Amino acid sequence: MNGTGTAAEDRVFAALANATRREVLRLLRERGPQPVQALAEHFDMRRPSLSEHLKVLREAGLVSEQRSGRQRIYRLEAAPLADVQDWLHPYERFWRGRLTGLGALLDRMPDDDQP
Amino acid sequence: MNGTGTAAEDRVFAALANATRREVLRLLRERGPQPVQALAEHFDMRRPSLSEHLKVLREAGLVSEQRSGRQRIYRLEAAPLADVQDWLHPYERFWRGRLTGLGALLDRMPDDDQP
DNA sequence: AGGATAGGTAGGTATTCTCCTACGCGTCAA
DNA sequence: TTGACGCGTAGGAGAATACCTACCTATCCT
Repeated sequence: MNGTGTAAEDRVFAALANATRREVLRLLRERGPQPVQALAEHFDMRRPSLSEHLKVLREAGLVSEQRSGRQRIYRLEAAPLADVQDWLHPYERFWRGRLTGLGALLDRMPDDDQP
Repeated sequence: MNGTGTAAEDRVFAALANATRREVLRLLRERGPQPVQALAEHFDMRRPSLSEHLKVLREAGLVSEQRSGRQRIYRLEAAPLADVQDWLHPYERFWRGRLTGLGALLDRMPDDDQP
């Protein structure tokens, strides 16, 4: 279908399942691209640990790095977050106009998949 | 503000960071409330393991259970997913109209938080 | 009452996560 | 060239996950 299987989805959700990594994303969003040092100031954690978090974010496609001298500038890459939003879409009817039309039907419909 | 701190957010994202649990949510969304048995048919996993997944989903507020005889009917509770969508909002400008207006400014702005 | 059924809990194991302390590699400045 | 700086990787400890096999409770049926 799209080349990115469940593995990619797993990596993105797993990357988001950590407060430090979500905070990194917030910092990159609010303050723009930054080197590791500047990010590290906000955390009570040694830099190697933050480096590992950045690696997880990189492998999830949520950030990219660009070398500049001896610095590595990290930048937010939001495409995977758009995928998360797409993933959420089919659930929207459950918190908007909850029991109307088809929503009501499906919401009440008991399981019909028994052998 | 809302009483739910980062701990609740953590539980929700952590709950979503597993393909089995996301599949449970999908089944509840597409087929309506179901007992554990019906859900278990879809997984190559013993029922106690699925029970633990359901516990994680329950503690994240993503499902609720209603006892009916000796069955437990699980139902999707989408409110935490709405919270996820709210969490995503500030990132939207990064994948829509990427480099225009304020977006462009913030996107390029280097870090200005140095002592 | 006795057995079957639905589903949770206990406890164990293998793997993964998250942090740490060393250390290595490239870059810049003296 | 030598040393300091920026940042990653290696390897290890402890906690958390995700599965399993028992086993327990509650409900239903005969």
